[in-house]
Formats: sequence, C-alpha cells, structure tokens
Amino acid sequence: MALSADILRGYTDTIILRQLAGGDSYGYQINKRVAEKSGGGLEMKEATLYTAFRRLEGAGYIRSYWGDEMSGARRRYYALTPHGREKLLQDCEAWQETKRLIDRLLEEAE
Amino acid sequence: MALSADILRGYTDTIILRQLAGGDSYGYQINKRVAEKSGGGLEMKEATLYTAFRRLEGAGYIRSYWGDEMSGARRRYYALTPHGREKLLQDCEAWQETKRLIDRLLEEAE
DNA sequence: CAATTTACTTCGTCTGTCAAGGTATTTTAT
DNA sequence: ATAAAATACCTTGACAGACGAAGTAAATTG
Repeated sequence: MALSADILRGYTDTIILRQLAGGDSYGYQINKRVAEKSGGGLEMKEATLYTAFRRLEGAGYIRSYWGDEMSGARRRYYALTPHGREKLLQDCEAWQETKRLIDRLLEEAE
Repeated sequence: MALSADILRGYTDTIILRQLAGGDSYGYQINKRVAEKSGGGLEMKEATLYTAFRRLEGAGYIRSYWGDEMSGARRRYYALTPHGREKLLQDCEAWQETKRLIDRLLEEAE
C-alpha cells in the first residue's frame, strides 16, 4: 500500500540528507535506493527530487559537482555540507518528537 | 519546541476526525483541546481548521449543525459520519505504516 | 464600559508535490 | 543492426493545504 503524497511532504529533504550521510550520491541512485529501502512504499517523483536538490543546495545543506565518468551518462553528484549534517540531526530529533505528538493526538483513550 | 507547519500537513483532517470520535464538538473547542493535548506543540490556525471542516464535510466524513445555545455565542457543531469513522480507522493504520517507513528511511545503520 | 474571550468566516499568498513534457546516452533484446 | 528499455538529467505549470490577516458579532470580565 503506497502512502499518499502529503504524508511525504516535509520529509523529502530529510530523506535525501539521510541518504547523503552515507556518502556522496546522485539523483537517480538516491531515488532507486529510497524506493528499494521503502519496499515500494515510497516513490519520490523526479520533479520532487530535483526541486528538492535545488532547494537544499540553495539553503547550503548540500553542494553538487559533476562526476567525471569515463563511461555512462553524466551524473551530478551531491554531497552533504557540515551545515546539512547539522540539519539532518535536527530533523531526526524533530521526527521523534512528531511521532510522539501525533501518537498522543490519535490515541484511543480520552 | 513547536513543530513546523509541514509536519502537520496531511494530519489536520485525521486529528479533527479523532477529536470528533469522542463526541460532537465545535471549532473553538477542538482547537483548544488539540492545543492542550499537544502541550502547545501543535497549534492549528483558525484558517487551517475551518478550511479542513469544509473539506471534511464536502467529503462526507463529517456533518455540521448549529447548536441551540440559550446563552453564549452561536456554535457550529460537527459530527462524525459512519464514513468518517471508517476514514479515521484507515488514517490511523496509515499513520502506523508511515512511522515504520520514515523510521526505516532515517535509521542510522546502512 | 472597555478589554478580553468566545466563536465563526473568507481571501490571498506561499510552498511542496507532481503530471507532463523534454534532452541525451547506454545497455539489452530481437 | 536496430528497436526498446534503462540510465540520467532538467523544467514548467497546475494544484492543494497551511496560514497571515482581516473581518463580524456576542458574551464575559475587570
């Protein structure tokens, strides 16, 4: 059961940052890995992904550079900046808090 | 630490439905209760709340009626429909799944 | 009797997602 | 050989939800 788009909203950036924490990567690969890791539960659309890259780079959380592949199509790699690493930590903490909050608001007991 | 707006996005409706599962209520009261229950962590803005009511009523998840208060300002009460009760259950299941998914995507281990 | 609280409403703006379109190269299948 | 699929990137415009700001009106409180 694939989850609705709005559930993702606000987490695209964090998910991308998290992927980059494991090493530099490029759009296509990040998309593949996220799809794989989520077991098909989450499919980030290309437009969503690439607009997120622009946003994250604009904010200074990531920087990009063209790979120097000898073969294969050109790839634009992305790397986490120190500022981005900080942001990732904050986002992960915020996620823990969000879980608690939504859980409390949705729990059965009055 | 109040959470960012986008974190709320997509949960406003579910939170409202959950509140109504405990009995009919009206906008102002729902807002107060959510704010209280969240310990100030979540503040739904009035515009957000009332547009959500329109949306939920349009979708048939809730219905509304004017209260017949003898004193105090007029209140528009909202009630959960059977359809809305179903929706709430589905939303809560989706939330459990979302938690697992985001957790998996943000976990440290490679 | 002024200020605050209760209570509801609408409009316009902003932001993130995505459908739809595009380019270009490489690999795989026929 | 060559058609199809996969790899890899990018942009534009539409849409939906959250919210700032403003308004209305009655009741309560100081």
